[in-house]
Amino acid sequence: MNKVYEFKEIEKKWCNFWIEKKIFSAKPDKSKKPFTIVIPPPNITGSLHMGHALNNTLQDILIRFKKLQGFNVLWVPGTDHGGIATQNVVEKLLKKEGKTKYDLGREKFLEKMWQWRNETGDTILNQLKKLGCGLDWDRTAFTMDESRSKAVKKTFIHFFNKGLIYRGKRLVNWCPRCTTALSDIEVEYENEKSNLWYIKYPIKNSNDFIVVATTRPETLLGDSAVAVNPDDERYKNLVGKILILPLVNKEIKVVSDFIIDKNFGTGAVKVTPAHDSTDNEIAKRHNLEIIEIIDSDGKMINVDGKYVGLTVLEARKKIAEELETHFLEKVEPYQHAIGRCYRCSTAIEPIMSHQWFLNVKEMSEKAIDVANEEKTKFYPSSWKKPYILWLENLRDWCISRQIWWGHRIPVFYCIDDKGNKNECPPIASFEEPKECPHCKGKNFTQDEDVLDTWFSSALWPLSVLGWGEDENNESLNYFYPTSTLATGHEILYLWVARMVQFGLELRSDIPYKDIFIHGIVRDKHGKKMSKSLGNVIDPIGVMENFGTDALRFALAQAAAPGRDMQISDESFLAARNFANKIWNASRFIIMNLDAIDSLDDKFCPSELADIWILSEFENSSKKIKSFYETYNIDSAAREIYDFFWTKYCDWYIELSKIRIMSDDIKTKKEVLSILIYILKIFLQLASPIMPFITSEIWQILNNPDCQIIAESHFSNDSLEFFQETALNKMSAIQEIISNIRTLRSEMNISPSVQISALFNILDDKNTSLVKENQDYIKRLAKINSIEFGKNIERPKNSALEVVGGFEIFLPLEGLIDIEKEKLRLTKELSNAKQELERTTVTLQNENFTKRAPQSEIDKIKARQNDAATKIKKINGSLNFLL
RNA sequence: GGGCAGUUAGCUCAGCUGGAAGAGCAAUUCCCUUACAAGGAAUAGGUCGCAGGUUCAAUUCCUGCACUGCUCACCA
Repeated sequence: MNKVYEFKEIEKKWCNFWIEKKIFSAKPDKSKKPFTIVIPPPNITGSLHMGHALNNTLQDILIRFKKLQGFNVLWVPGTDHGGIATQNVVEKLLKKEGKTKYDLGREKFLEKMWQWRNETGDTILNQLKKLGCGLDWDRTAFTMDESRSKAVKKTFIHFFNKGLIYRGKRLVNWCPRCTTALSDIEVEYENEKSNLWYIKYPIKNSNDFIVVATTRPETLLGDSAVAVNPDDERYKNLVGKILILPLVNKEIKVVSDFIIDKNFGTGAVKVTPAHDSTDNEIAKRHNLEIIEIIDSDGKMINVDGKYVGLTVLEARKKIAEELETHFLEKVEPYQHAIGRCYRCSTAIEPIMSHQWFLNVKEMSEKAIDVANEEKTKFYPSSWKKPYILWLENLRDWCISRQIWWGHRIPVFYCIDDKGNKNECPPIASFEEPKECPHCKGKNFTQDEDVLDTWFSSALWPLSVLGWGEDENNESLNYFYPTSTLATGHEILYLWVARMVQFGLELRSDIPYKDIFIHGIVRDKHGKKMSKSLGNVIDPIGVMENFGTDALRFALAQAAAPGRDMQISDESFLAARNFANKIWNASRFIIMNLDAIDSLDDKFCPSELADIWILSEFENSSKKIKSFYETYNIDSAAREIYDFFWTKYCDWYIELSKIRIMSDDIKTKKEVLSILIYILKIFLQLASPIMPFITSEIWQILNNPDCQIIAESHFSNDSLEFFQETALNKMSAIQEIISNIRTLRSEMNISPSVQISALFNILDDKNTSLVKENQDYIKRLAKINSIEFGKNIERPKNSALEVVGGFEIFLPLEGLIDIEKEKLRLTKELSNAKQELERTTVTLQNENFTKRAPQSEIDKIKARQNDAATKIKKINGSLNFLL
């Protein structure tokens, strides 16, 4: 074995092995419990970023852990076609050639899309392989492949026939750049600086006027009323009066509506029903005219000729100028939220448009119920409330998009010979109908729109298990509902909530039992990683520089449930060092193993150190397992690190060397058996997070030919070595050792110099323990001989420490600096005096002694005692030195 | 405006069923000791955001406040 863990070759080897041997392919097996995860399908446009690396590392950890527990695990891979986002990417490529999608036409453009997807769509899946993900690659799915397409059509038809899907002209969020409608959650609001224009609306037959405040003067052209709050005294007399719309000279009414806030602006609001959702609702309540003035390309229409064709911003400028002379009271700078397209950041225009909608009311209620009943549980639970609140306020989902890349809406219209639509009801169907049931017509045209990409995503847990083709297939019946969904919170509404709705509607069952929500990866300054900020850390680069296990460990360790994490090269470096530590500790054991012929499976812990490390390990492994179970992956990683480094390596391996170096083969074998026993289980426990290095060492330890840690199971045998007293005994020894080490260090005794020690027994509580285990002290504190005794006089030129019932003298003839020792002892004396003071005050407090539990009182008493002893001894010693 | 997090050592974060403040990185000192210098030993550094309350005891529980971040929302 190399002195340094060389990860590159080893990682490549295991990646290939897991895939070629199909270690993670899963078949239904009734004799085992399933554990299922479906991957949040990455978009085919993407390559692996830190967010993917985190998300998939966490899933892989769960999968590998459950596999060790004996579950029949399935993790389904796949990618998402990514609707608008992907189309935009290909459109940009076309633009470089100086072309638009219209130059190609729908069919040719789609060919281009498919070609692009076939060339680059698998990039990210290959990167997941490199990350070590235990996915069942034979089940790789794509949201637009045949099976998934069937599922989408089937679902649409189901909703359509149930009357839940309908088409209508409604006010929708429109992206003029993508030229498509968006759903409410696809709009991102950002605060921006703008103005608030105060415009005078003259009252008919009067010299008076009402002033309205608006951020959008250009929409004045589409106003059909001015609204005020019914309780607003200022305007009470004006409700019902007629106003003259400036510039347009049209008559509009003053209406009263509860939604108006008296305290904002002037308390009077212009109502533009065709281009504002609040105004649209007011219009419904007051039966107002809806006047469309903005077109689907974001330009003015349908109004006075001089504005037609202007963009919204041009019109705003022009109208503001025209208002200035007679109608503008004032303009104030104002900051407010502007909706932008989540795919291209263009300002959203609310416009009236024919779209398909899905009524989600009933599904939402069911989705709320399963969360309330904890059939689906959130980890951390704090996400439950936002989830429920969102569902409670949900409006119908606009599911149609005016783009080409996606699932075309499976609705067919009966047409006449000239291609005009007949009056017949549209038909939802898998294929083009043969005959119209209404008019017996034979010609049809399919709806032009495609479905929101999130519509197919909402079906993901069902569709990847073959629901589209067969609702009763074995995989679906066995693996559904899935066990856990692991995802970041940014798609809780876009995706997670909708899968619950669809699962309950289509299969009457939740899609997953647990929802594990992790945070977002940020840079070391807490900033979100983004290309524009240039602070992106490429996970592939990290894998190459530090190793994949290091990347995974760093991510795991940072992944506190529900919290964002800051990560940098330092995190990866620490993780790489840990991997190297595991490597070297194992190397040490394996080297010693090579020197003996065979090892017994069973062993009998004979020494304090053995029982101690086995007890510590039992504690740690219980903790680690329970952390994995409860999605506290960060805690699991920390416990793995702490146990291995500070307990196993720093103490136990060091102590084991006493016996490993011994000539007695039996002694040697015994301690090696324990080292190996712990190492093996430790490797299992660490393998979900660090699968590569643990696989490699496991194989070396067991059998170079065939032993696979990923296919091993946790042993059920409880060896029950645990002894509480061993923990206490060992910590007494450790305390003595570290005190001597400190003493040596402060006296500048070189670590390579062996010295002798005198242990003056002050209290017999630890005498036999320390005598029995004095070799530990000798070894770890570099002491060549210890003399025990009562009433040992302090030798000249020695350093002193009072600890654990002993007065320890280190004779340092020729090594000691008397002044330094005085200084040190004075400091210790002062500490001890403070301690005595504190404990004495506490014990004098009757409230404490009366009410505190006895164990607490005993502890304080013991501390008081120790302090008193220490003071006495140090005082004596100081006098001695003077 | 509503909701949710967070505020602990220079940095990144643990700890919180209430009983003497922890890790990693960075810093300082010493050491290439026969697994590991990607290492070992030791040191220094914190009135645990602020103010109250409950308690014998509060970083930990309660209340209020401040600041930071996220998120939702019809303030034109």
